[in-house]
Amino acid sequence: MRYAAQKGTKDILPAEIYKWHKAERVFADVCHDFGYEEIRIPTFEQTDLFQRGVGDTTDVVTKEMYTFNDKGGRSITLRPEGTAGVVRSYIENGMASLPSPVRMFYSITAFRYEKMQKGRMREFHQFGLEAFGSEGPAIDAEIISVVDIFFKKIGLKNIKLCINSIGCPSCRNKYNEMLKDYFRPHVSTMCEDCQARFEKNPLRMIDCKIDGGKEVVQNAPRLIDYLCDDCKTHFEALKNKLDVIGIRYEIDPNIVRGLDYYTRTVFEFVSENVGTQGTICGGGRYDGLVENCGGAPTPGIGFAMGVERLLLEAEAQGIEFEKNDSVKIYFAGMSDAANEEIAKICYELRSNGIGCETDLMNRSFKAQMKYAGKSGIPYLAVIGDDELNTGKVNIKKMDDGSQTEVELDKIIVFLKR
RNA sequence: GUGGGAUUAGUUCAGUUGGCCUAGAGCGCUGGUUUGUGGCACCAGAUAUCCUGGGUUCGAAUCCCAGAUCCCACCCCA
Repeated sequence: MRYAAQKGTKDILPAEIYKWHKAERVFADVCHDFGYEEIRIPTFEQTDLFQRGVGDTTDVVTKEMYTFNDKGGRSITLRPEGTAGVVRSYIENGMASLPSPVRMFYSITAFRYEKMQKGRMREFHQFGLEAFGSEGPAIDAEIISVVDIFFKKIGLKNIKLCINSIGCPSCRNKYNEMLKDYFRPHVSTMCEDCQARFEKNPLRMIDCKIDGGKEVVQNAPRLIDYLCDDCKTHFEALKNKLDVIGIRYEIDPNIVRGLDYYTRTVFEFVSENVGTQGTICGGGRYDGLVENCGGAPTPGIGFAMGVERLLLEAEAQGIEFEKNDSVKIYFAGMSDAANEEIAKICYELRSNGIGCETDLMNRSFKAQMKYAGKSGIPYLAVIGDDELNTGKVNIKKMDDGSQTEVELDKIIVFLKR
């Protein structure tokens, strides 16, 4: 036990990979059904992209990034999330000239240097998507329904959708001033963090877990009540669209999201089961981000889903992911001559896309049978002198024990049906 | 950054007031139960720097000190 996986990293073992495959497949399918295409972006970018994109006052950027200098002296950062990289790619590849909206999804690993907890890793996986060029609110409702349908297809139930609007820069600035005026007389009685937030980002004070229960905080003016007319209309329209489709939601005025780029719509899909890390999926609109990263003013919206949290939740809900066993048949050999025949048959089967296995360790017949039984391979065929002489073999279906006589050169046909 | 818990075989764990520990068990693994039909059962077997380094002691998995690693919670987030 000399080496161990690094803190916050984890092996995804063969025994559980099928869940990941299933989730990835379903997510891609749902995205495709909405017209999203996959994009694959690099694992690292220049540090500046994240500072500018994610926001250099956020926790993520100030203390959680994996940043290092490469041999050319450039500051490089392992992506802490996916949006910034996709935005960079959108601009760099001139995607603004594609028909709007430009819709892309991804499945990535992301890196944040954090203390570990249940459902929180230093290297973790996200499914996400981004849509550019549409101010919505139809597209806001669309991406929310992507998540909704995805959960449905996976079989997840009781995931609460919380939505909020944090307005555009202009109404948020006005609101921040108002909030400061409101909190000013009370700051001294609040927690240290809130005293810092008061100057930097008063909006976050509302979200505070320490002071959150206090009357002062609960009675604080809520941004959602002070949206400008455009933002209000936008939010009302989103709610209406969700109502029409029949997606249930809760308005949570306290959602502010941790990344600076959000504007207007923000949302979270929350569970009670995933430790305290209840947020399985979070997202929102970022109308200023493309411009902020050097592109033309372009509205955008997206979300990211934590795959580890998704799977934890699925497990908590007792959801079974189907395995597709790729190996269909096991050949037990009784002699050297039989093993040669088996080698030929296996080569033929595999060439035709039919998975098969046979003994590789010179095991006794009994041991081969034991292996066949325990491995869960659905079919079994024993080949010895009899089979070589008659050219026929009994293929046994392992789960019910039934046997079918098949000619050696018809095994493919038999297994293909 | 702040707190709490843990660390003994591949894995889950047991290990009495420090001596019977030459460290055990379940599961898993390998083989066998007359080389022609599996999962079960039975038998046999392999596998452990008892996290590391110091210390106390006639004697340490067990007590003391330091460190490492992991987990959980706060904060924040996916």
